[in-house]
Amino acid sequence: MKKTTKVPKATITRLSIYYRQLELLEFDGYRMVSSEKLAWLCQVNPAQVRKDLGYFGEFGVRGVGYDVIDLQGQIKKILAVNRDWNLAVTGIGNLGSAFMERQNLSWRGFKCVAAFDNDPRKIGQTTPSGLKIKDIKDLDWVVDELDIEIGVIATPPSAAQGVADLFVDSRVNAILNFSPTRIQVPDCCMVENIDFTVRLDILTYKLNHEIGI
Amino acid sequence: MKKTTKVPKATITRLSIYYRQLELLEFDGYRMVSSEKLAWLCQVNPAQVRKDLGYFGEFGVRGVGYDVIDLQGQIKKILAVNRDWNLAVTGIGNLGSAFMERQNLSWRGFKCVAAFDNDPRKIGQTTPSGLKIKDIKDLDWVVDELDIEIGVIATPPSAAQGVADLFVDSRVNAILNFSPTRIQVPDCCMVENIDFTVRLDILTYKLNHEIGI
DNA sequence: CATTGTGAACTCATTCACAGCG
DNA sequence: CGCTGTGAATGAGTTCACAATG
Repeated sequence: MKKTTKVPKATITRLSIYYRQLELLEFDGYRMVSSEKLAWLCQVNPAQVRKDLGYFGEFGVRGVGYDVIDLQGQIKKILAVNRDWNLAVTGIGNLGSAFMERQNLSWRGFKCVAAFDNDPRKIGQTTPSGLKIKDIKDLDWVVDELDIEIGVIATPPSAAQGVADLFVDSRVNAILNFSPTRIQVPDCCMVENIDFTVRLDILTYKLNHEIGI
Repeated sequence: MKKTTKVPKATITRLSIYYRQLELLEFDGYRMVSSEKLAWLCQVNPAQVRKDLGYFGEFGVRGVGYDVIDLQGQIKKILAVNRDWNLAVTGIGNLGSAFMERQNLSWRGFKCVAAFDNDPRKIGQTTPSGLKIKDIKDLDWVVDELDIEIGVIATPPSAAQGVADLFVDSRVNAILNFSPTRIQVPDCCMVENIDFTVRLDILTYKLNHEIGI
């Protein structure tokens, strides 16, 4: 592997997208793929694909292309998804439940191993996937016991910051935040926000300007 | 309003985030806010806030800052969210249902006015919000009848492209796509993808590189 | 006189163009 | 010969620094 120059954030996002397309290509029976084809599928420039991969090594064969299976493996290693990750979901409302039931996540290695809420009526109940909903107050020791490394916030906005603080105190250094509230965390903790309204706002802006930015 | 130079995509995203913080500031009783404070709340650089707003006009008062209420109004106009938008949701599984029940969306003006599925067992049923689930085959005329301008894809990945095609044929030019499959649409149609696994992959990458990119 | 608005400087990201190589 | 890998060129986006001003 080569010297790690600074990798653009967007490269990581694209690697994840490449990976998904490689899965589909494999499913369709392809053994090799060129940067041009992969780029077309992912709606980017072929040079972009090669440059993105180039940050991490030389995975292709000149004159031929990339091995579909091998490249999957390489990207899994880069993204560190060549193993399972344990997640805790907080806020077992519609969204939290929907998140836990996603087929996708589990076989990609993202295991929802704990569910939390603060509503006494929910605590103790069992989710469709067989998880007993726990009191948010127990987050600390459950995280420790079950080796949870990623926290998911699917609570109402008003509870989001509090839950984030709990995660931080429990040494969970990665948070997927579905609440529309930006949460404040120390530098050691990474946050990815998924805010539906932001994405809808982008669509309305574009619609109104009749332009695909 | 000033000459429209090219507006960065990221500016639009941030405007949406500024807007959200302005709502919170208003709720907390603030009347004015400086670019410095707003920037801190949104975790960006103060110059960034001023530059972003500068693309669209002069909304502040030198020496004082921005009027919290007025700036909300200005951003709503820019994002074209100073009116309601009708949405159609396809795929009434866990995620589709969760999406429709979000408080947030409705009072921000995003109205889910139609729900579609292809499962005969679901068609005809009523959602908690009182919508009768329609057959996906009726999408075309329902879109027309109800003035739907934004389509939401919450179907399984295998159905995503087909539904996207239906939306495009029905002249829906904006799609919010929750499926992990990249959909192909003509240029006239805007797509925003919300892919949970991509965001989780970013988190695992960062965790593994022990660095907040 | 504190804070905005903005050209200029800078940093980061993408694309080009071609050398390198199976 | 075809496609990858990559330095160099271009382009986009962010931050600086300060003039403008209510």
